[in-house]
Amino acid sequence: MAATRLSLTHTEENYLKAIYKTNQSTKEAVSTNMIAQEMKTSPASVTDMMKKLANKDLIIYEKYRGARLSATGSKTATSLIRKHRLWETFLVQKLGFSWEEVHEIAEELEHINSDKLIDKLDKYLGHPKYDPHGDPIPNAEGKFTLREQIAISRLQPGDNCVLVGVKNHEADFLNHLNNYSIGLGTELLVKEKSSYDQSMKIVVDQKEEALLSHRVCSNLLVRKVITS
Amino acid sequence: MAATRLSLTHTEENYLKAIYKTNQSTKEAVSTNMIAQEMKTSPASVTDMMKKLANKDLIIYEKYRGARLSATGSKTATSLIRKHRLWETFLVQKLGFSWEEVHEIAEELEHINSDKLIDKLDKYLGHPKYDPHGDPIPNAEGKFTLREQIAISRLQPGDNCVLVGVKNHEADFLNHLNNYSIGLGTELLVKEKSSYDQSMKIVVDQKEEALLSHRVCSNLLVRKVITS
DNA sequence: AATTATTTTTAGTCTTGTCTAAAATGTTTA
DNA sequence: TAAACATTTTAGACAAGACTAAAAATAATT
Repeated sequence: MAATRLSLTHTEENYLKAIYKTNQSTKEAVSTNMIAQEMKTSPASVTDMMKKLANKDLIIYEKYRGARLSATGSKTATSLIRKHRLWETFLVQKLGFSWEEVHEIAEELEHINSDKLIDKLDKYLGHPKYDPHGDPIPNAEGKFTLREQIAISRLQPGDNCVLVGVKNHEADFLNHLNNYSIGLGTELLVKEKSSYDQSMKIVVDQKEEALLSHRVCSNLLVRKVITS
Repeated sequence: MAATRLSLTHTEENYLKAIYKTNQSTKEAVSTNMIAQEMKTSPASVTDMMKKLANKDLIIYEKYRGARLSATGSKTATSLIRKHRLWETFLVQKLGFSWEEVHEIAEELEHINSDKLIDKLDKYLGHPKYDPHGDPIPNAEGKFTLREQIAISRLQPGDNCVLVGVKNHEADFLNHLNNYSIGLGTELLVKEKSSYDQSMKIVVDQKEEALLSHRVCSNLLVRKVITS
């Protein structure tokens, strides 16, 4: 039987995304409080919505036990991620936006409802594998390959690496990186690491030095480079 | 004092568009019933919304007298038209959609809220003057030039013309034109006009003949060509 | 195991946008 | 100009999505 495409409200879609984002590593049930935090709303509102999503078979939900995405819910969430990342890529590559400006706009664009549109956009962009923040873009079937990556905060002095992604997509954070001329592909050499507050002294592209807090470093995803 | 950008719901925006579309020729107040018809909703719902829009100073509304757009309302409506037509142009010119597919998608895209986005899109498309249906695209200030045009239904046998626009944007209608190989720029020669039902026999691009009903002809906007 | 503390749910209310049925106003026509 | 007809508004209700305050369930501590 063909899956009749049920149309969801923006809010419902955003809840599915929130669950997806919160449990993508663990795959365990996500607590009401976690979702409330992610959605910047009250736990009571979350409970209300969980009932609705469970009724539509988008999540598996048990009272007091939290929620997991069903197969359909998971598919929907992945499709949203795909749309979000393709639109971000479009905004940067075709319209000339910079990486700190696109997240908010893509939050709106990802709810546009047309499979044909997104497939044509994908083709137009040349089937990109990563978005402007280094996140992998799921293909039409929802599959994407994870890259070998690690937060720079876990490296040691002497380690050399290249920035391949950022965990935080907020404009504030990305502008902070812009100030240090740090972007995707930038070479980063760990020079010192404070044992007191975990902050790091880092050489950027073999030129300037930057002193970055632990908070910042834990959001910088890098690929280690073995300098022989 | 700078106008604080108030954010409207999709529904509110659609009502403004409906009023704009209905009275753009006459500029007189639009009746509750007209709006209800345009919005495919009940007159009672329209009355409710008219009160809200009047409270926000987007329309001038008098009980039993109908509604007109205020300066702000008019600006908002024009901006929506601009967005709609730019997105349609993008979908056709860049993504390869055909003209009967784009209206519905643009109905969603027009509500994306970013002036910067739309200005960049406009630039990316080369500041187009007309959309894929031949409708003029307002510039950032909301100005656009009206073209000299007339419905082909008002021409007489022997008259020659070029299709420059269509009044109806529905997929059904446009597909009907596709069947006759009629598109923007197509040359149309009026051969016969029935005095009984106003249907017309028309030569398309100096090749095939088409018999078009009055209903169809009144939606074909043309520029007359004087064949000397 | 009993008592706190935390988390989650329920209950009740609000706003937005919609509806139907009934009342009020406006317009036509005889 | 009064009756008949058409249009518009009011009244009352509902569903979606949110909130606050209070109750219930789970988890943590002693």
